[in-house]
Amino acid sequence: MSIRSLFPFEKWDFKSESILAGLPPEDYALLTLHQTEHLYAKGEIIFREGGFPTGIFFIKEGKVKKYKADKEGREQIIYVANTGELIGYHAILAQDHYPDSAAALENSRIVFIPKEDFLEAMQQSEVLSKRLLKTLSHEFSVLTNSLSLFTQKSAKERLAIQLIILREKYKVDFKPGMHVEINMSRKDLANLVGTARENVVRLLSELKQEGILETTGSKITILNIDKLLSIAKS
Amino acid sequence: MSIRSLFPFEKWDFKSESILAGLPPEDYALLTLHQTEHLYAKGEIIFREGGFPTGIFFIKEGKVKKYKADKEGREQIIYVANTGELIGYHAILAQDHYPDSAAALENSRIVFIPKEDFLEAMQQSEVLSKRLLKTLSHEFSVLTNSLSLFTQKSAKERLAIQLIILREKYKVDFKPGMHVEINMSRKDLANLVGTARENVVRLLSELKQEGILETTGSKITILNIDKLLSIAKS
DNA sequence: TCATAAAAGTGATATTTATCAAGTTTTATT
DNA sequence: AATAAAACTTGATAAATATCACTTTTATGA
Repeated sequence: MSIRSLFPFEKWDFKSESILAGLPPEDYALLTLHQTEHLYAKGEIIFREGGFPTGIFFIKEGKVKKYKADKEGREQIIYVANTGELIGYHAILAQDHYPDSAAALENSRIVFIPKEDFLEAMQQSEVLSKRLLKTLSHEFSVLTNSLSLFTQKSAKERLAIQLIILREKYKVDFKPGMHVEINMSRKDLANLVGTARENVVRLLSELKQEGILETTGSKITILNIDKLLSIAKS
Repeated sequence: MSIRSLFPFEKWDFKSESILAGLPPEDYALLTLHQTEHLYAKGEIIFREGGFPTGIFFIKEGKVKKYKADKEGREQIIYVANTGELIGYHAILAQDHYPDSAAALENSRIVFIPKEDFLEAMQQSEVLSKRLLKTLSHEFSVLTNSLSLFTQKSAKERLAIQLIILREKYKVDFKPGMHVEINMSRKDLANLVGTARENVVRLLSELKQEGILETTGSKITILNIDKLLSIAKS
C-alpha cells in the first residue's frame, strides 16, 4: 500500500509543476527566450515580500521556502516549493508587489524568466493561461486547508502532517521500504508548523519515544509512517 | 482622515466584485443567459465543502460566510463575502469539488449562473479570464495574510483586525462620523477570529471597558476606531 | 583538526487560550 | 404577554504553548 493512497497530498501541494510541464513547444519557446539560470546558496533570498516583481522563477533543482516575516523577524512558512515548481507569478498576475518572501532551503539551481516574456507567453498561449487559472484555484484550496489546520489542530497534529508532507518532498531515488532523510532546521520546521522552536524539539522527542522517528543531527528519519498518519488524522 | 487610508483593507479583501463589474455587454450577456435568482434565509447553506460544483453565485444583496468545518463541527470562517461579490468559481476552475462551504450570514439575494455558461463565457471573454487570474492571484495574498495572522498575532489583535474589517463590510449609507452596527453572532465571530466563543466574549468586554466599543444585544458598535487600529497594529 | 559559532536540546516558569459548568439576557413563538 | 429556546456572559479551572535561561551537540572554516 503506497503512502499516496493513504494521505491526501493533493490537499497540501500547489502542483505548480503542471504549469510548464509539457507545454506546447512554441509556447515554451516564448517563455524561455531570455531565461537565465542562477545558483542560490542555502539560505539565500530569492525575492522579498513587498518587492516589485521582475519575473518568475522555475526551480530546476532544490527547495525553496515561501514565507512571511513579522516585525520581530519571526517567519511563518507558507509553503515549501520543490524541484520542478514555479514561483513568483502571483505578484505579476495580481499587478502587485510580492505577497511573500522566498529563500533557498538548500543549494538550488533556479531559472529566471523575465516578466515581459511571461506576460507575452500568457497573451499568446491559451494553454498557459488555462493552466495558471487551474493552479491558482487549486492553490486557494491548499491555503484554506492550511488555514483551518492552524485553528483546528494541535501543534503535535500539525507537526505530524508536515512531517508526512516533507518526507514526500525529501524523497530522492526512493524505492519502497527505503528511508527518507528530512533535512530541515528546527527553526524552519517550527516556522512551518507555526509553533516555537522549543516546542518542536519537545514534540519530536515525544515522537522519538514512540518509535515513530529518529534524528541524526538535525536530520529526521521517519521510521513508522503509519503511526504518524494516525496522529495526523486524529 | 478616512479609515481607508489608515488601514490596508486590500490586504484582507478578495475584490471579487471586480470580476463582473463593468464586463463588456456581450460577455455579460453570455454569463447571464440562464441565471436564476434565489433568496437564502439567514443560516441557509449555499454549497458544501466536498460537493460537486454546478455553477457560480453572485451575491446581489447580503453577506455570506465561507468556512471549513472539522469532524466535531467546529467551523473556521475563511472569508466573509459581501454584496457584489462572486463565489463558487474556485472549484469549477480547479476542476475539483468545493474546497469550502458557504452559508448566508443574513437573508440574501443570490444569483446562480450555471457552470456551462460560466465556462462558455470564460472561453469567449479575454477580459473575464484576465480578471479571474488577477483576482485569484490577489486572493492568494489575502490568504497568506490570514495565515500569518493566525500564527503571529494574539486573539485580541486578531479580533481587533476583524472588527475593523467587519465594520467596513457592515456599512450601509455611511456618512463620516456615523456609527456602524456589526451584526454577527459571537459564535461566528469566534470562528472568524479563530478562538473560543467565550474568549471572544471576554475580549469584547475588555474592549468595552477600554471605551472602544459598545454592544446592544449581539450587535457591536465601534466607538473608537483609532484605539482599535492601534491594537491591530501592535 | 581544532576552535568557535551555530544549532539543538532541556528544565523551569509564565502566559495564553480552551474547556466546563453554571447563570443571565435576548429572541422567537404561541 | 407568557414561555421556551437560543444566545450570550461569567467564573473557575485545566491544558497547551511561549518564553527564558542554560547546557550540550553539531557544523563550519581557518
